[in-house]
Amino acid sequence: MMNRTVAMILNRVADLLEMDGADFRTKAYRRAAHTVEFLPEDIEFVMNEGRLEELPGIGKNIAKKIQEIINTGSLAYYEDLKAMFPVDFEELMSVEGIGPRKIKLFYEKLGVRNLEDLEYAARRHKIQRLKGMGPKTELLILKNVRFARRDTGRKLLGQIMPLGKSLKEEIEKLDTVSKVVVAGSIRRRKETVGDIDLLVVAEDHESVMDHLTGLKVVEEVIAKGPLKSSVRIKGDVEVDLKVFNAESFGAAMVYFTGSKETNVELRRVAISKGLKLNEYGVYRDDTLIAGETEDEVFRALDMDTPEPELRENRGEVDAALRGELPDLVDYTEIRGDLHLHTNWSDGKSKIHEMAKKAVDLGYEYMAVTDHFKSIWMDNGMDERDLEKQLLEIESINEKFEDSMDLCVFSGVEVDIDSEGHLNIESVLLEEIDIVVAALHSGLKQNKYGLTDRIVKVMYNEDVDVLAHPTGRKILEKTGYKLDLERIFQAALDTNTLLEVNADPDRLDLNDVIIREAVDYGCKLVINSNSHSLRDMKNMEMGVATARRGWAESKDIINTLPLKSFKKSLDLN
DNA sequence: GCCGTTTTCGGCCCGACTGTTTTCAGTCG
Repeated sequence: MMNRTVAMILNRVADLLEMDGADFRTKAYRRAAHTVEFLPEDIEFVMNEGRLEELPGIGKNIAKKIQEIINTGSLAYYEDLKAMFPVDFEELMSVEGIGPRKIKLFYEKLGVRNLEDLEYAARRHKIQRLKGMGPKTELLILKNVRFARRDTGRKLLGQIMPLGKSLKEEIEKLDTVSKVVVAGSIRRRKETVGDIDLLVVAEDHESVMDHLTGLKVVEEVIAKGPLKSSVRIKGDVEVDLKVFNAESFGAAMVYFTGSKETNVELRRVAISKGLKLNEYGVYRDDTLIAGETEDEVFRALDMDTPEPELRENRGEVDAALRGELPDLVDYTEIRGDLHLHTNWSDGKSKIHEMAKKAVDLGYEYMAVTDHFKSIWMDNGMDERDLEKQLLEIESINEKFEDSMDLCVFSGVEVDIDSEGHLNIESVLLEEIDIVVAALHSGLKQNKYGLTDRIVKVMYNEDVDVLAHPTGRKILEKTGYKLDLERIFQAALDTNTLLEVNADPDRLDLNDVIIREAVDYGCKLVINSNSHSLRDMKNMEMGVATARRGWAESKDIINTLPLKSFKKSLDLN
């Protein structure tokens, strides 16, 4: 699929146009890039069917440019712009406080092309001599160039969410504060998070700001005003806090939950209805008509309230206007976990400990799926271990049959070998309830080879689950290239479940692919892939990801009660 | 450059904070 390349080039064009201050053309290219990036179908296919101009934000001009990119792999217009401003735009933009206009100024007046040039210019005090710049800007640049080098970019949701929670509790301690909410990408449960957004209702604004900037974890105060403050806390995480009155809080939640793209869309909707939307409320002729709750705000716009996880401007605004939002799978609907590692392989806990935790989490069933031995897994089980483990599971089921209300299924996680076979004797699998297959080695094959292996193993009738299907590690590796459509089709043909792995490092499948899979009609299973008791609560991250992929409970097999679950997998 | 249930032309999301100004531009979210 060329989608990513096309979106990337359109975005770069927007970057370069932005330096020229071409405001509206920039926005047009950004919008088109966003459309292509999250298009659920192949852009080349859309082009061949002559439907490019039907896509939102794509008109005659950009359609032509997309054709050129697909046909030639590049875009002359982009190359011309690059020649005009030969700067490392992305690198320079990563310096906080530096935007397109300053990049242009520094390039034209000082020949700055990258971070190194910028730092040199600042050190030699060349910046402060430019019109509109001063010594403070120069100091800011020197400081923030260092931060840009330290790569203080986005961090894992699983890492930041607890921080947000503890800050919320810290602010709540103040008497003057009546409400605190963590908004932003954390509330949308985006897999990576750039900062923490706190929204506060309080009578005395000043004391809230003083409290925040005085917290022990705060390393630097970036900005401090009566309504809004920003600080950097330990671990290079930026925290923004804004104070609102109660009658505006719902509008503030909408606004600061975002995403930015969704906000733009919502304001368009407001304008089309003769209204104005900002973070303080919905206005008709400067009169506040809604703002206290989110529902009230969306109602004033004559639309349903999209769940925060949907707010990425991927069609949810339209769906909400038509009253056709999906009925997302709920966090409380998960009844089992089918991917758990115990101390029989590389896990830390015993089976009965994990079983107890499963009961605590309200599950009706779980599957023990330790690794089977393989080249890369030293402490995987062998045949004899597997037999012994089966006996242990049996005795746990007997022992807890009445008291625990939990069914422990036997299982195993097996490697897919280089030929697309399972790395285990098939006779062993006959006694096992849940077989989880996964790629762990031989990953250097091309897209077709890897897809062949996976599809072949899906046709093995012992296999129930394809685990972490794309093998990605967030912020580390992108995962292997696969022909997803073939995998979806194989999943349909063979009733193989595609896993949504809830490990915060993986979240694999991701939200975008989940949506494609669900549209295709595939069934999913959300698994924690736990290696310890603590990991088991990661299930929440998997559910969040499924929700971001528009999945409903009917798409998720482990929302089924035990009886129907067993039936759907042909288990006794 | 795109778009239309007021429009095929004239709009295009909006406000807070900072630094450099003396009324505003740039950046951020």
